[in-house]
Amino acid sequence: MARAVQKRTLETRARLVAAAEKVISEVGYDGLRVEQVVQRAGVAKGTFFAHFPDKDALMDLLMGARMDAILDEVGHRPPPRSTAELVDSLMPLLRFMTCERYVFDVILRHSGAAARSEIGPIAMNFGRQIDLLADKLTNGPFRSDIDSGLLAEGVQAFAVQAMALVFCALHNETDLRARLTVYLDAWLMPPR
Amino acid sequence: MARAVQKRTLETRARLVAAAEKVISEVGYDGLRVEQVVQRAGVAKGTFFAHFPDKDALMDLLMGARMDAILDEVGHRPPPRSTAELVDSLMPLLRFMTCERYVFDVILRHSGAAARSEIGPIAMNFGRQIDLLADKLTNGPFRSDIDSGLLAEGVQAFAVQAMALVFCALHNETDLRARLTVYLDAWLMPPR
DNA sequence: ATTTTATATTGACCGCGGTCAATTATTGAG
DNA sequence: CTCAATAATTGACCGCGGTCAATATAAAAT
Repeated sequence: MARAVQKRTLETRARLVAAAEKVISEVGYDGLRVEQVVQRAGVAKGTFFAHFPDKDALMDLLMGARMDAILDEVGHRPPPRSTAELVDSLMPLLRFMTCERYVFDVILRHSGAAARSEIGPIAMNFGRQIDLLADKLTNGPFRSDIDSGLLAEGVQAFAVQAMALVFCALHNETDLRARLTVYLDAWLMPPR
Repeated sequence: MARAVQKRTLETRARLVAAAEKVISEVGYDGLRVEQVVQRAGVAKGTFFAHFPDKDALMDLLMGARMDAILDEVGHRPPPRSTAELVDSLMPLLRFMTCERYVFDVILRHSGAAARSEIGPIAMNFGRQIDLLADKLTNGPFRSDIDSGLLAEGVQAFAVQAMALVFCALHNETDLRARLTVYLDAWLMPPR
């Protein structure tokens, strides 16, 4: 029979996560080195990989947590009454997802809307986004010929498309907002 | 004044590309190792990086070439008269883009590349896709309230969304086709 | 032909993610 | 408490992408 998790294990893991967050606050996600994390946490390199299958898994955890926090806050707002309001409510999330090129890459890779069989924190968050969006989009001023789940998936697809353009040198956040608005107007409010 | 490119340079580059294609045909894109490519090409490792900024650049080149070839063939067909036909004509491209998870990752990473000056083959191909799609979608049986360029961008966004789901363990190609059809019906033919 | 300059190639070396056999700590059973 | 079983930790080591000062080769200048 399986033994209980040792207290030590939880402490080590917590120290690793704390150290990682500290490192990220100093050098960004892209600048994080596992070597430096374990040094700060006061453990050996192997210990890191006993707690996380790979570096990506740590990133998944940390980014997923950030995204969940943002979603929690956004979730409380009243349903949007226009695509502009919808885009506004999405912006905090999109801003984080595009804060670094590396962040966007990792998120895409783990979105499950992008490419993983096992469901991690980021994939879970993408699922939450769909649920939340679907909820907010029902009974709004938007098209009602298709179900709100499909509507939500479309919003996500267009959001990804719009974010990808942020990393084309010439675009900035204003473009992101404007472009997404154009997409969502066409997607959510076709002429009836 | 700039000197002409040496014949030797072109030969070396050609040998590297040929070797890479051979390796890929044996072990797939994901299995390619630079070490093995240079060994086959009969050059030193450093030579590879004198010809390509990094491994990704080689992948960009090879995958972009494949995608261009596929697009060339698909481009000749008559314009689709339904979303089903449109999806059919997209399938060869989507099939290649999802042939390996690694391939899809690389393509996503390069699809909206960095600076205009350093736009690569894959990014170019994504541009071609938009142009070709926009062309085929004009004067078709699809919605005409928005311009065909926007229409095409939406198709691309939904195609990416649909492809991403291929890598969630439970989905297969049938799902890709079916899912994309649902998306594009909603996008291209909203009830008027 | 010889020197000078630009370009191509080389391979030892580095950084960093990830592995694993050996070691140490924890726990439950007698 | 002792001891065997299990779990956690360690750090030397590996694979592989990428760098760079040294070297070799080609092309232009004399």
